[in-house]
Amino acid sequence: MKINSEVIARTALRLLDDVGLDGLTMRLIAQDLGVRAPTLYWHIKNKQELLDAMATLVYVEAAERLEPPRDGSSWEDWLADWARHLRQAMLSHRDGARVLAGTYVNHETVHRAVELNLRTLRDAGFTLSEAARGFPAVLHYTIGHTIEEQAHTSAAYGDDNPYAPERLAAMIDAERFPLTAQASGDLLGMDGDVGFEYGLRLVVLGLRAAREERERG
Amino acid sequence: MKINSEVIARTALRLLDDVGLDGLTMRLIAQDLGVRAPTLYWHIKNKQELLDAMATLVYVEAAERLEPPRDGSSWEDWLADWARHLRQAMLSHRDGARVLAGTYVNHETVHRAVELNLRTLRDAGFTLSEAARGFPAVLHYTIGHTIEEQAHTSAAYGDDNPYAPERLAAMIDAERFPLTAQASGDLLGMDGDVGFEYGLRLVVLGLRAAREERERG
DNA sequence: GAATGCCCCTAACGGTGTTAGGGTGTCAAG
DNA sequence: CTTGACACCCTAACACCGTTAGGGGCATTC
Repeated sequence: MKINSEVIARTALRLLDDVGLDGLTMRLIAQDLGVRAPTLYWHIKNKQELLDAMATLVYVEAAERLEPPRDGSSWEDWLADWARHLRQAMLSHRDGARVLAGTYVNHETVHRAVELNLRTLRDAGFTLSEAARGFPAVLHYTIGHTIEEQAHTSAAYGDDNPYAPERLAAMIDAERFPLTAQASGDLLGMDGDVGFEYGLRLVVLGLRAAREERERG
Repeated sequence: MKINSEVIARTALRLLDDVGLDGLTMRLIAQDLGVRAPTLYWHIKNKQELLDAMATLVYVEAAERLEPPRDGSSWEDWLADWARHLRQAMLSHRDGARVLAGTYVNHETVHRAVELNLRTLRDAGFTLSEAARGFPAVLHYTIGHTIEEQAHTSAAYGDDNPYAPERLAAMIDAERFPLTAQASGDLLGMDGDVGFEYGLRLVVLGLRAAREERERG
Protein backbone atom coordinates (compact mmCIF):
# COMPACT_ATOMS: atom_id res chain seq x y z
CA MET A 1 0.00 0.00 0.00
CA LYS A 2 1.08 3.50 -0.77
CA ILE A 3 2.39 5.28 2.28
CA ASN A 4 1.08 8.63 3.39
CA SER A 5 0.46 10.32 6.67
CA GLU A 6 -2.98 8.84 7.12
CA VAL A 7 -1.83 5.31 6.39
CA ILE A 8 0.92 5.79 8.95
CA ALA A 9 -1.58 6.98 11.53
CA ARG A 10 -3.91 4.06 10.88
CA THR A 11 -1.04 1.61 11.18
CA ALA A 12 0.12 3.24 14.39
CA LEU A 13 -3.38 3.03 15.78
CA ARG A 14 -3.58 -0.65 14.99
CA LEU A 15 -0.19 -1.35 16.56
CA LEU A 16 -1.20 0.67 19.60
CA ASP A 17 -3.62 -2.06 20.59
CA ASP A 18 -0.79 -4.58 20.74
CA VAL A 19 2.02 -2.65 22.34
CA GLY A 20 0.44 0.29 24.15
CA LEU A 21 1.42 3.91 23.95
CA ASP A 22 4.80 3.42 25.59
CA GLY A 23 5.71 0.62 23.24
CA LEU A 24 4.74 2.48 20.11
CA THR A 25 8.02 3.41 18.45
CA MET A 26 8.75 4.89 15.08
CA ARG A 27 10.87 1.88 14.22
CA LEU A 28 8.02 -0.48 14.99
CA ILE A 29 5.55 1.45 12.87
CA ALA A 30 8.03 1.60 10.02
CA GLN A 31 8.69 -2.12 10.22
CA ASP A 32 4.99 -2.84 9.99
CA LEU A 33 4.85 -0.75 6.84
CA GLY A 34 7.83 -2.57 5.34
CA VAL A 35 10.03 0.45 5.56
CA ARG A 36 12.76 1.98 7.76
CA ALA A 37 12.14 4.52 10.46
CA PRO A 38 13.67 7.61 8.82
CA THR A 39 11.35 7.13 5.87
CA LEU A 40 8.42 8.08 8.06
CA TYR A 41 9.90 11.54 8.39
CA TRP A 42 9.37 12.12 4.73
CA HIS A 43 5.62 11.95 5.36
CA ILE A 44 5.28 13.44 8.83
CA LYS A 45 7.10 16.15 10.69
CA ASN A 46 7.66 14.33 13.95
CA LYS A 47 6.10 11.91 16.37
CA GLN A 48 3.89 14.51 18.02
CA GLU A 49 2.25 15.22 14.69
CA LEU A 50 1.68 11.50 14.28
CA LEU A 51 0.03 11.31 17.69
CA ASP A 52 -2.18 14.23 16.72
CA ALA A 53 -3.20 12.42 13.57
CA MET A 54 -4.01 9.31 15.55
CA ALA A 55 -6.13 11.32 17.96
CA THR A 56 -7.94 12.84 15.02
CA LEU A 57 -8.76 9.41 13.67
CA VAL A 58 -10.20 8.30 16.98
CA TYR A 59 -12.18 11.47 17.31
CA VAL A 60 -13.53 11.19 13.79
CA GLU A 61 -14.43 7.59 14.45
CA ALA A 62 -16.80 8.84 17.11
CA ALA A 63 -18.05 11.90 15.27
CA GLU A 64 -18.76 10.48 11.86
CA ARG A 65 -21.57 8.23 12.96
CA LEU A 66 -23.28 11.22 14.48
CA GLU A 67 -26.61 12.21 12.99
CA PRO A 68 -29.14 14.88 13.79
CA PRO A 69 -31.61 13.74 16.42
CA ARG A 70 -34.47 11.82 14.94
CA ASP A 71 -37.93 13.06 15.57
CA GLY A 72 -39.12 11.89 18.91
CA SER A 73 -35.72 11.47 20.47
CA SER A 74 -34.95 13.88 23.27
CA TRP A 75 -31.91 16.11 23.43
CA GLU A 76 -30.95 14.27 26.60
CA ASP A 77 -30.72 10.97 24.78
CA TRP A 78 -28.97 12.51 21.83
CA LEU A 79 -26.32 14.22 23.93
CA ALA A 80 -25.76 11.13 26.03
CA ASP A 81 -25.36 9.07 22.87
CA TRP A 82 -22.72 11.43 21.61
CA ALA A 83 -20.81 11.01 24.84
CA ARG A 84 -21.18 7.24 24.59
CA HIS A 85 -19.86 7.24 21.02
CA LEU A 86 -16.83 9.24 22.10
CA ARG A 87 -16.19 6.96 25.01
CA GLN A 88 -16.51 3.88 22.85
CA ALA A 89 -14.05 5.30 20.35
CA MET A 90 -11.52 5.82 23.11
CA LEU A 91 -12.12 2.44 24.70
CA SER A 92 -11.75 0.68 21.38
CA HIS A 93 -8.03 1.41 21.40
CA ARG A 94 -5.56 0.67 24.16
CA ASP A 95 -4.56 3.95 25.83
CA GLY A 96 -7.10 5.61 23.57
CA ALA A 97 -8.02 8.22 26.15
CA ARG A 98 -4.41 9.15 26.77
CA VAL A 99 -3.93 9.61 23.04
CA LEU A 100 -6.99 11.78 22.74
CA ALA A 101 -6.62 13.83 25.91
CA GLY A 102 -5.08 17.16 25.30
CA THR A 103 -5.12 17.01 21.54
CA TYR A 104 -7.18 19.77 20.08
CA VAL A 105 -8.46 18.00 17.02
CA ASN A 106 -9.04 20.04 13.92
CA HIS A 107 -11.01 18.14 11.34
CA GLU A 108 -14.12 18.78 9.35
CA THR A 109 -16.03 15.91 10.88
CA VAL A 110 -15.38 17.32 14.32
CA HIS A 111 -16.50 20.79 13.33
CA ARG A 112 -19.67 19.19 12.06
CA ALA A 113 -20.12 17.46 15.40
CA VAL A 114 -19.70 20.69 17.29
CA GLU A 115 -22.17 22.45 15.05
CA LEU A 116 -24.63 19.62 15.49
CA ASN A 117 -24.29 19.78 19.25
CA LEU A 118 -24.95 23.49 19.26
CA ARG A 119 -27.92 23.19 16.96
CA THR A 120 -29.48 20.32 18.83
CA LEU A 121 -29.25 22.05 22.17
CA ARG A 122 -30.42 25.37 20.84
CA ASP A 123 -33.37 23.72 19.14
CA ALA A 124 -34.17 22.14 22.49
CA GLY A 125 -34.55 25.51 24.13
CA PHE A 126 -31.06 26.35 25.28
CA THR A 127 -29.48 29.65 24.45
CA LEU A 128 -26.51 29.41 22.14
CA SER A 129 -24.26 30.48 24.96
CA GLU A 130 -25.61 27.80 27.26
CA ALA A 131 -25.05 25.23 24.55
CA ALA A 132 -21.52 26.40 23.84
CA ARG A 133 -20.56 26.30 27.50
CA GLY A 134 -22.53 23.23 28.35
CA PHE A 135 -21.55 20.55 25.91
CA PRO A 136 -17.82 20.84 26.61
CA ALA A 137 -18.66 19.86 30.16
CA VAL A 138 -20.07 16.60 28.85
CA LEU A 139 -16.95 16.14 26.81
CA HIS A 140 -14.60 16.84 29.68
CA TYR A 141 -16.46 14.52 31.97
CA THR A 142 -16.30 11.78 29.37
CA ILE A 143 -12.59 12.22 28.83
CA GLY A 144 -11.85 12.41 32.53
CA HIS A 145 -13.82 9.31 33.30
CA THR A 146 -12.40 7.26 30.46
CA ILE A 147 -8.79 8.22 31.08
CA GLU A 148 -9.11 7.09 34.67
CA GLU A 149 -10.92 3.94 33.76
CA GLN A 150 -8.39 2.98 31.12
CA ALA A 151 -5.52 3.72 33.45
CA HIS A 152 -6.90 1.43 36.13
CA THR A 153 -7.31 -1.45 33.75
CA SER A 154 -4.00 -0.79 32.09
CA ALA A 155 -1.63 -3.62 31.43
CA ALA A 156 1.30 -1.36 32.22
CA TYR A 157 1.58 -2.91 35.63
CA GLY A 158 1.80 -6.44 34.35
CA ASP A 159 0.26 -9.16 36.44
CA ASP A 160 0.38 -7.43 39.78
CA ASN A 161 -1.93 -4.53 39.07
CA PRO A 162 -2.02 -2.58 42.33
CA TYR A 163 -5.45 -1.24 41.40
CA ALA A 164 -7.17 -4.60 41.38
CA PRO A 165 -10.50 -4.08 43.15
CA GLU A 166 -9.98 -6.72 45.80
CA ARG A 167 -6.58 -5.29 46.60
CA LEU A 168 -7.94 -1.79 47.02
CA ALA A 169 -10.90 -2.85 49.08
CA ALA A 170 -8.66 -4.72 51.51
CA MET A 171 -6.57 -1.61 52.01
CA ILE A 172 -9.29 0.48 53.56
CA ASP A 173 -9.26 0.84 57.31
CA ALA A 174 -12.90 0.35 58.19
CA GLU A 175 -12.43 1.89 61.64
CA ARG A 176 -11.16 5.23 60.43
CA PHE A 177 -13.04 5.37 57.15
CA PRO A 178 -16.34 3.64 57.84
CA LEU A 179 -18.32 5.25 55.03
CA THR A 180 -15.58 4.54 52.51
CA ALA A 181 -15.49 0.91 53.56
CA GLN A 182 -19.26 0.65 53.48
CA ALA A 183 -19.47 2.23 50.02
CA SER A 184 -16.44 0.46 48.59
CA GLY A 185 -18.64 -1.50 46.27
CA ASP A 186 -20.08 1.62 44.71
CA LEU A 187 -16.74 3.40 44.69
CA LEU A 188 -14.84 0.65 42.96
CA GLY A 189 -17.67 -0.01 40.57
CA MET A 190 -17.23 3.48 39.20
CA ASP A 191 -15.17 2.13 36.36
CA GLY A 192 -17.12 0.55 33.59
CA ASP A 193 -20.37 1.44 31.93
CA VAL A 194 -22.48 1.70 35.06
CA GLY A 195 -20.28 4.31 36.67
CA PHE A 196 -19.96 6.23 33.44
CA GLU A 197 -23.70 6.30 32.90
CA TYR A 198 -24.33 7.57 36.39
CA GLY A 199 -22.05 10.58 36.01
CA LEU A 200 -23.25 11.21 32.50
CA ARG A 201 -26.79 11.39 33.77
CA LEU A 202 -25.69 13.90 36.38
CA VAL A 203 -24.22 16.24 33.80
CA VAL A 204 -27.27 16.00 31.59
CA LEU A 205 -29.54 16.63 34.56
CA GLY A 206 -27.35 19.60 35.40
CA LEU A 207 -27.82 21.04 31.94
CA ARG A 208 -31.56 20.75 32.27
CA ALA A 209 -31.53 22.28 35.73
CA ALA A 210 -29.39 25.19 34.57
CA ARG A 211 -31.83 25.96 31.79
CA GLU A 212 -34.83 25.74 34.07
CA GLU A 213 -33.13 28.02 36.54
CA ARG A 214 -32.63 30.61 33.84
CA GLU A 215 -36.19 30.26 32.60
CA ARG A 216 -37.50 30.89 36.09
CA GLY A 217 -35.34 34.02 36.06
CA MET B 1 19.77 16.84 52.37
CA LYS B 2 19.31 13.16 52.89
CA ILE B 3 17.90 11.47 49.87
CA ASN B 4 14.82 9.31 50.01
CA SER B 5 11.93 8.58 47.73
CA GLU B 6 9.88 11.55 48.91
CA VAL B 7 12.75 14.00 48.50
CA ILE B 8 13.26 12.68 45.00
CA ALA B 9 9.58 13.19 44.20
CA ARG B 10 9.59 16.73 45.58
CA THR B 11 12.69 17.59 43.58
CA ALA B 12 11.16 16.10 40.45
CA LEU B 13 8.00 18.11 40.99
CA ARG B 14 9.98 21.31 41.32
CA LEU B 15 12.00 20.59 38.19
CA LEU B 16 8.80 19.72 36.36
CA ASP B 17 7.80 23.37 36.37
CA ASP B 18 10.97 24.31 34.53
CA VAL B 19 11.34 21.56 31.98
CA GLY B 20 7.90 19.99 31.58
CA LEU B 21 7.04 16.33 31.71
CA ASP B 22 8.90 15.42 28.54
CA GLY B 23 12.05 17.14 29.75
CA LEU B 24 12.02 15.48 33.12
CA THR B 25 14.82 12.91 33.01
CA MET B 26 16.34 10.79 35.70
CA ARG B 27 19.72 12.33 35.01
CA LEU B 28 18.38 15.82 35.50
CA ILE B 29 16.72 14.95 38.79
CA ALA B 30 19.87 13.23 39.98
CA GLN B 31 22.00 16.22 39.03
CA ASP B 32 19.75 18.53 41.01
CA LEU B 33 20.24 16.28 44.01
CA GLY B 34 24.01 16.26 43.56
CA VAL B 35 24.07 12.64 42.63
CA ARG B 36 24.26 10.36 39.55
CA ALA B 37 21.25 8.86 37.87
CA PRO B 38 21.73 5.20 38.87
CA THR B 39 21.75 6.24 42.50
CA LEU B 40 18.08 7.08 42.24
CA TYR B 41 17.34 3.44 41.63
CA TRP B 42 18.52 2.58 45.08
CA HIS B 43 15.58 4.60 46.42
CA ILE B 44 12.88 3.98 43.84
CA LYS B 45 12.00 1.05 41.65
CA ASN B 46 11.63 2.86 38.36
CA LYS B 47 10.43 6.06 36.80
CA GLN B 48 6.79 5.07 36.83
CA GLU B 49 6.92 4.71 40.58
CA LEU B 50 8.46 8.15 40.78
CA LEU B 51 5.64 9.59 38.69
CA ASP B 52 3.14 7.90 40.99
CA ALA B 53 4.84 9.48 43.97
CA MET B 54 4.73 12.88 42.29
CA ALA B 55 1.03 12.46 41.56
CA THR B 56 0.45 11.54 45.17
CA LEU B 57 2.16 14.72 46.31
CA VAL B 58 -0.04 16.84 44.05
CA TYR B 59 -3.14 15.04 45.19
CA VAL B 60 -2.23 15.41 48.84
CA GLU B 61 -1.51 19.07 48.27
CA ALA B 62 -5.17 19.47 47.33
CA ALA B 63 -6.60 17.14 49.94
CA GLU B 64 -4.72 18.19 53.04
CA ARG B 65 -6.27 21.62 53.21
CA LEU B 66 -9.68 20.04 53.16
CA GLU B 67 -11.83 20.52 56.24
CA PRO B 68 -15.33 19.50 57.17
CA PRO B 69 -17.89 22.03 56.02
CA ARG B 70 -18.32 24.84 58.49
CA ASP B 71 -21.76 25.48 59.82
CA GLY B 72 -23.74 27.50 57.38
CA SER B 73 -21.84 26.50 54.28
CA SER B 74 -23.82 24.44 51.83
CA TRP B 75 -22.75 21.08 50.47
CA GLU B 76 -22.75 22.68 47.03
CA ASP B 77 -20.11 25.20 48.02
CA TRP B 78 -18.08 22.63 49.88
CA LEU B 79 -18.05 20.18 47.00
CA ALA B 80 -17.21 22.91 44.50
CA ASP B 81 -14.37 24.09 46.72
CA TRP B 82 -12.93 20.62 46.81
CA ALA B 83 -12.97 20.54 43.02
CA ARG B 84 -11.32 23.97 42.93
CA HIS B 85 -8.59 22.85 45.31
CA LEU B 86 -7.88 19.85 43.15
CA ARG B 87 -7.79 21.93 40.03
CA GLN B 88 -5.49 24.49 41.62
CA ALA B 89 -3.12 21.75 42.73
CA MET B 90 -2.91 20.50 39.16
CA LEU B 91 -2.54 23.94 37.66
CA SER B 92 0.20 24.88 40.08
CA HIS B 93 2.56 22.50 38.31
CA ARG B 94 3.35 22.40 34.64
CA ASP B 95 1.71 19.31 33.11
CA GLY B 96 0.20 18.70 36.53
CA ALA B 97 -2.98 17.21 35.12
CA ARG B 98 -1.09 14.79 32.90
CA VAL B 99 0.89 13.65 35.90
CA LEU B 100 -2.21 13.12 37.98
CA ALA B 101 -4.49 11.63 35.35
CA GLY B 102 -4.64 7.92 35.53
CA THR B 103 -2.69 7.53 38.73
CA TYR B 104 -4.74 5.85 41.38
CA VAL B 105 -3.36 7.58 44.42
CA ASN B 106 -3.22 5.64 47.62
CA HIS B 107 -2.45 7.85 50.56
CA GLU B 108 -4.00 8.44 53.93
CA THR B 109 -4.81 12.06 53.20
CA VAL B 110 -6.73 11.01 50.14
CA HIS B 111 -8.68 8.38 52.00
CA ARG B 112 -9.59 11.07 54.46
CA ALA B 113 -10.78 13.26 51.61
CA VAL B 114 -12.95 10.49 50.21
CA GLU B 115 -14.46 9.81 53.61
CA LEU B 116 -15.12 13.50 54.08
CA ASN B 117 -16.83 13.72 50.71
CA LEU B 118 -19.06 10.81 51.53
CA ARG B 119 -19.94 12.13 54.96
CA THR B 120 -20.65 15.63 53.75
CA LEU B 121 -22.96 14.48 51.01
CA ARG B 122 -24.71 11.95 53.19
CA ASP B 123 -25.25 14.55 55.89
CA ALA B 124 -26.75 16.76 53.22
CA GLY B 125 -29.44 14.24 52.46
CA PHE B 126 -27.86 12.00 49.84
CA THR B 127 -27.85 8.28 50.22
CA LEU B 128 -24.42 6.79 50.67
CA SER B 129 -24.71 5.16 47.28
CA GLU B 130 -25.58 8.46 45.63
CA ALA B 131 -22.59 10.06 47.31
CA ALA B 132 -20.22 7.29 46.30
CA ARG B 133 -21.31 7.43 42.70
CA GLY B 134 -21.73 11.17 42.53
CA PHE B 135 -18.54 12.70 43.75
CA PRO B 136 -16.29 10.79 41.35
CA ALA B 137 -18.21 12.53 38.59
CA VAL B 138 -17.06 15.87 39.97
CA LEU B 139 -13.55 14.52 40.12
CA HIS B 140 -13.62 13.20 36.58
CA TYR B 141 -15.01 16.41 35.23
CA THR B 142 -12.30 18.37 37.00
CA ILE B 143 -9.54 16.18 35.67
CA GLY B 144 -10.93 16.18 32.16
CA HIS B 145 -11.31 19.92 32.06
CA THR B 146 -7.90 20.65 33.51
CA ILE B 147 -6.03 18.22 31.31
CA GLU B 148 -7.53 19.83 28.23
CA GLU B 149 -6.90 23.31 29.48
CA GLN B 150 -3.31 22.61 30.35
CA ALA B 151 -2.71 20.93 27.02
CA HIS B 152 -3.99 23.93 25.10
CA THR B 153 -1.76 26.35 26.94
CA SER B 154 1.18 23.98 26.82
CA ALA B 155 4.54 25.28 25.79
CA ALA B 156 5.22 22.02 23.97
CA TYR B 157 4.47 23.68 20.69
CA GLY B 158 6.93 26.49 21.20
CA ASP B 159 6.08 29.85 19.75
CA ASP B 160 3.65 28.73 17.09
CA ASN B 161 0.98 27.18 19.25
CA PRO B 162 -1.64 25.97 16.77
CA TYR B 163 -4.28 26.25 19.46
CA ALA B 164 -3.99 29.97 19.92
CA PRO B 165 -7.55 31.28 20.12
CA GLU B 166 -7.25 33.74 17.26
CA ARG B 167 -5.84 31.04 15.06
CA LEU B 168 -8.68 28.66 15.84
CA ALA B 169 -11.38 31.25 15.41
CA ALA B 170 -10.09 32.15 11.98
CA MET B 171 -10.26 28.53 10.92
CA ILE B 172 -14.00 28.17 11.22
CA ASP B 173 -16.05 28.33 8.04
CA ALA B 174 -18.89 30.61 9.04
CA GLU B 175 -20.99 29.49 6.09
CA ARG B 176 -21.06 25.85 6.93
CA PHE B 177 -20.83 26.16 10.70
CA PRO B 178 -22.76 29.29 11.52
CA LEU B 179 -23.54 28.46 15.12
CA THR B 180 -19.96 27.45 15.82
CA ALA B 181 -18.71 30.70 14.41
CA GLN B 182 -21.27 32.68 16.31
CA ALA B 183 -20.46 30.95 19.57
CA SER B 184 -16.71 30.86 19.06
CA GLY B 185 -16.21 33.30 21.87
CA ASP B 186 -17.96 31.07 24.35
CA LEU B 187 -16.35 27.94 22.95
CA LEU B 188 -12.80 29.21 23.11
CA GLY B 189 -13.36 30.81 26.47
CA MET B 190 -14.01 27.38 27.92
CA ASP B 191 -10.45 27.24 29.14
CA GLY B 192 -9.75 29.14 32.28
CA ASP B 193 -11.70 29.66 35.45
CA VAL B 194 -14.93 30.85 33.84
CA GLY B 195 -15.33 27.75 31.73
CA PHE B 196 -14.40 25.49 34.60
CA GLU B 197 -16.88 27.09 36.94
CA TYR B 198 -19.69 26.75 34.43
CA GLY B 199 -19.23 23.01 34.04
CA LEU B 200 -18.65 22.54 37.72
CA ARG B 201 -21.96 24.21 38.42
CA LEU B 202 -23.63 21.86 35.98
CA VAL B 203 -22.37 18.78 37.76
CA VAL B 204 -23.38 20.13 41.16
CA LEU B 205 -26.80 21.04 39.83
CA GLY B 206 -27.01 17.55 38.43
CA LEU B 207 -26.33 16.03 41.82
CA ARG B 208 -29.08 18.07 43.37
CA ALA B 209 -31.49 17.22 40.60
CA ALA B 210 -30.73 13.52 40.93
CA ARG B 211 -31.45 13.62 44.62
CA GLU B 212 -34.68 15.50 44.16
CA GLU B 213 -35.76 13.08 41.50
CA ARG B 214 -35.27 10.20 43.91
CA GLU B 215 -37.06 12.01 46.72
CA ARG B 216 -40.04 12.54 44.50
CA GLY B 217 -39.90 8.83 43.84
C1' DG C 1 18.82 13.18 -22.87
C1' DA C 2 18.91 16.11 -18.84
C1' DA C 3 16.93 17.70 -14.94
C1' DT C 4 13.59 17.77 -11.27
C1' DG C 5 11.52 15.94 -7.42
C1' DC C 6 9.54 11.98 -4.93
C1' DC C 7 10.59 8.31 -1.92
C1' DC C 8 13.43 5.32 0.28
C1' DC C 9 17.93 3.98 2.14
C1' DT C 10 22.31 3.70 5.48
C1' DA C 11 24.83 5.79 9.04
C1' DA C 12 25.03 8.19 12.90
C1' DC C 13 24.11 11.56 16.77
C1' DG C 14 22.77 12.68 21.27
C1' DG C 15 19.78 11.33 24.32
C1' DT C 16 16.81 8.00 27.28
C1' DG C 17 15.69 4.46 31.26
C1' DT C 18 17.89 0.91 33.43
C1' DT C 19 21.25 -2.90 35.05
C1' DA C 20 25.73 -4.84 36.55
C1' DG C 21 29.06 -4.64 39.54
C1' DG C 22 32.39 -2.37 42.38
C1' DG C 23 33.74 0.86 45.93
C1' DT C 24 33.50 3.48 50.59
C1' DG C 25 31.91 4.64 54.95
C1' DT C 26 29.15 3.43 59.25
C1' DC C 27 28.00 0.62 62.76
C1' DA C 28 27.06 -3.53 65.42
C1' DA C 29 28.62 -8.17 66.82
C1' DG C 30 32.22 -11.24 68.09
C1' DC D 1 40.10 -4.15 67.90
C1' DT D 2 38.59 -6.77 64.14
C1' DT D 3 35.20 -8.44 61.05
C1' DG D 4 31.39 -8.47 58.60
C1' DA D 5 27.05 -6.60 57.06
C1' DC D 6 24.66 -3.16 55.06
C1' DA D 7 23.48 1.50 53.31
C1' DC D 8 24.61 4.37 49.76
C1' DC D 9 26.96 6.06 45.96
C1' DC D 10 29.88 5.44 41.95
C1' DT D 11 31.48 4.17 36.81
C1' DA D 12 30.56 1.65 32.76
C1' DA D 13 27.67 0.03 29.72
C1' DC D 14 23.40 -1.87 27.39
C1' DA D 15 19.55 -1.52 24.44
C1' DC D 16 16.76 1.48 22.64
C1' DC D 17 14.72 5.97 21.47
C1' DG D 18 13.51 10.17 18.14
C1' DT D 19 15.63 12.50 14.71
C1' DT D 20 19.00 14.47 11.08
C1' DA D 21 22.43 14.23 7.28
C1' DG D 22 23.29 12.84 3.09
C1' DG D 23 23.03 9.78 -0.80
C1' DG D 24 20.76 6.80 -4.49
C1' DG D 25 17.20 4.98 -7.58
C1' DC D 26 13.37 5.86 -10.36
C1' DA D 27 9.62 8.22 -12.55
C1' DT D 28 7.96 12.39 -14.76
C1' DT D 29 8.69 16.50 -17.14
C1' DC D 30 11.14 19.79 -20.09
